[in-house]
Amino acid sequence: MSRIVCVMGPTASGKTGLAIRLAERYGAEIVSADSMQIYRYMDIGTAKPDLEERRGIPHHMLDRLDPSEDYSAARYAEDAGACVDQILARGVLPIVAGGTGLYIDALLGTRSFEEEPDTGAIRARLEEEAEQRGSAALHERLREVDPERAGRLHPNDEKRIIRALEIFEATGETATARDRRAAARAPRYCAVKLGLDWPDRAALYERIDRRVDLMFEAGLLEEAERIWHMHPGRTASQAIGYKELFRYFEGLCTLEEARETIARESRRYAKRQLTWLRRDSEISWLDARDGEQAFALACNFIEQNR
RNA sequence: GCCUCUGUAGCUCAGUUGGUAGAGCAGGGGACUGAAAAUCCCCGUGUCGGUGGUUCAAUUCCGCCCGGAGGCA
Repeated sequence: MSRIVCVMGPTASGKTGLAIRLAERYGAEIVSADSMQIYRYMDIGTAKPDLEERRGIPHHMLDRLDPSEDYSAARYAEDAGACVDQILARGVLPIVAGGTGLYIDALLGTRSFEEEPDTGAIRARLEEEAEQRGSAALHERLREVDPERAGRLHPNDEKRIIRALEIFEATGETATARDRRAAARAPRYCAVKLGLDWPDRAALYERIDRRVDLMFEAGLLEEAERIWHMHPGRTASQAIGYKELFRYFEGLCTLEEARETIARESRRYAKRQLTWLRRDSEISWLDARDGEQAFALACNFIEQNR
């Protein structure tokens, strides 16, 4: 099975820099695994590396969509998989780097993203039903068709309840059965997973806060205003750093409030990312505070697994 | 110097007609299979400023002291 490298970690942990250094060292190319850097024009707020930072390393899966277009983990698995296969076919090492854990799992084939009929209409209907009768009512219905999945979902977890019902209505198969079948399949690639850890949480948060300040200095406000006029879709309009400023543009909060919310939401996002990554026992952790040591250790892990 | 108000969880504050206290925010933990920078769940012991006194019992009442805010001189 083809070997690839993944660089993961919370936001502002230094993934981008490490991935670029590794790419230079191994003549690799980078495949971004970031649900927001995939959007054109959203540069400052997504901390997308500019051409200078990329140092001539080819980057894939950046700037592929307009903000008005929606996207999904399933589409990512397909598109990024095509990139990875094409890089491998040229005999080059792909380095997948990014903070969207679900996208990486989807790409690696550790979760099921097989073909399925379009569920848009079913979802819209279920969403309206949830609006009118509440998610608990849908939860009850899920309990009848897929009690195992219902037992694992909280009655308030509307999105997942709707998704589970949607799968059943569209395919006749329960989400539980579907996942079980997927879990039995072999992964698509053999990945060396590197995780950047920041043992001192307060220090990571200070880094995040500082980065938010730098984003504003670099023109985040103006960038967000341009995006706002592009009528961002469901996916792009939930990006931290933009959605808060959209509220400001609509007169729902002050600029200072928006700025504080951006910093806070970024901190919470980093925490959630760590929660996601911690349960993946295949990750080799590197202490991000010492960049040189992290780089050296990363090289060791990669060479051991060649 | 005098008068008034104030000092309770990291922050802002509520409260106990005396039986050692609780909200919001911040923060922490968890979940996560086609929206994932999304979404959902769980978590609040802190010398109730200090010290004496009254009391079976004081964070709560009283005295003094130390912070802070305002007013009068």
